[in-house]
Amino acid sequence: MKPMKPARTRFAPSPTGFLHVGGVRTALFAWLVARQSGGQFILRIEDTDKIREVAGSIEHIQDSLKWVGIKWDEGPIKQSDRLDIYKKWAGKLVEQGRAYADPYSPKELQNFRDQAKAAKKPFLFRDHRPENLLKWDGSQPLRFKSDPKPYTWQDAVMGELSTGPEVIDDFILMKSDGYPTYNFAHIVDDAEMNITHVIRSQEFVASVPKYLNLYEALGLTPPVMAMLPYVMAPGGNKKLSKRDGAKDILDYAGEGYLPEAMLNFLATLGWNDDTEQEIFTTAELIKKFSLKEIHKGGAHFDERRLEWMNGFWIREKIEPDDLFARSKDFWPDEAAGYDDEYKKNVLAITRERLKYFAELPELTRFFFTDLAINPELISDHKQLKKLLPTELKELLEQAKASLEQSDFTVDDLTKRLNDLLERTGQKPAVLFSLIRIATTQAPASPGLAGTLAILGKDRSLARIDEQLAALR
RNA sequence: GGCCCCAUCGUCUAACGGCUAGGACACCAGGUUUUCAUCCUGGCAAUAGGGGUUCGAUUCCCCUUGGGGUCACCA
Repeated sequence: MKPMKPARTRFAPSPTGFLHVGGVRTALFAWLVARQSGGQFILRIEDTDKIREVAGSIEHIQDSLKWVGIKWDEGPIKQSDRLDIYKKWAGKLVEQGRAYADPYSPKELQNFRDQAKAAKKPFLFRDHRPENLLKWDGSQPLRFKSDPKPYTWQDAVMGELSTGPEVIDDFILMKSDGYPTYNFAHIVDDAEMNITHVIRSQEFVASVPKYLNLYEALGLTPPVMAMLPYVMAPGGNKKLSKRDGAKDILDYAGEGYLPEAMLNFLATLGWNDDTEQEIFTTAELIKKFSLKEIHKGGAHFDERRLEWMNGFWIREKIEPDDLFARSKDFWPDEAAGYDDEYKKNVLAITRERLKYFAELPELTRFFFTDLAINPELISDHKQLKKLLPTELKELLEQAKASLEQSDFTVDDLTKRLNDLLERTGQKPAVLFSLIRIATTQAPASPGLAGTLAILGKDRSLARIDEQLAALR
């Protein structure tokens, strides 16, 4: 293992709503870098746009991170609580002659933009004529006086990146409402918080030269930059977004996904460790993750793969008692009166067909409730519909007679069911289906012997009687 | 439009410049004493195109094409 300096990373969402899988993946990667180096992970809230802020999102974001198990060491730190800090830094730039009050009105600027667009040229603002460099009184937007030049820099994910001087312009540092822009605030904060790795989504690549220019003006050494490829919406080439129906990460919590599986899935969206391994525990991720191995291209979000992975975690990676503890909120209402032992048995026999806990009610309801006879299960059954009601009745009577003698252990039931097969000369597709339908009234259920054993003798025989009565 | 970035099965991905381009999801078929599922076996399916460099390119270089990002008093 190579020695690693403790990294300080941050996740800096704006409180404009919920977090979807793309946002959580960004947080995850930043968190992994901090954890694997023994450093700190900071949660910072970028709430400098009061208009777009959505009430309650800060709590919601924290709940989301907590659910997946991403714990922050510092924060949440709100930028809106730090306005005097940005003002102080802005003042320094003004003193140095590296910032000036915007000489134009919003309307005039919009005009410039429209002209640039009509001429199919990029809009750049960097007119340093003396009459433009106005004194700032704090009530106007404050612009950075840029020093356009070419840059070449190393990105931890993208590798070497470079641009010419033409991409740098005099961007706004402070808005007229007294709040800083993202472009300014994040640089001040990252410096003040001693952030070592800025890990964020790829849309910021184009702005990095401007940031580099500002770092220079501020006399700061830039942190390591790591630009993450997008998580793409399924079926398209656009990045996943709330507008395209990206779900709140907490919706997955509500559907009974496991946070470990979610993390495993997100980590392998755009990253792998150069092997064919695809199941990673969180501890393995902390150990093996590396920014260098992140792909440069976007990765599509495939919910079917998430489902498969969650099912895999449910049946292979979680201990039965732990799994049961996590299933608590998902049982059907009818299960309320049943004790934990009974439910544990039901879960044990059901887990292999469970992809997420929200499926629990439909998969297990017949273990808990009284059943209404559904004649279609027999009339629609490929094999059973060929038999006369009297034949079905005769078969069920035989089954009942044998089961009445059983102690209803799985072993004994299995043995009796096999004997019955021989004695009646029936195919399992007929005999077992009939008993299964009689005792569960469900189109699908777990293995017959195991199901009967959980149902118990009284209830199983009672259901067979009900089915017999219905076959008249 | 300028600038920047990206490109292996439908999807997630593997392949010191060197086997018939591998695995997984999904899908299809078969098997395991019923159903659904699990599990096992098999199948379908990719290096965007064109030039180089090389004994040999998925891999390195160039061009084309395609896709994406960005050009806000949003982050």
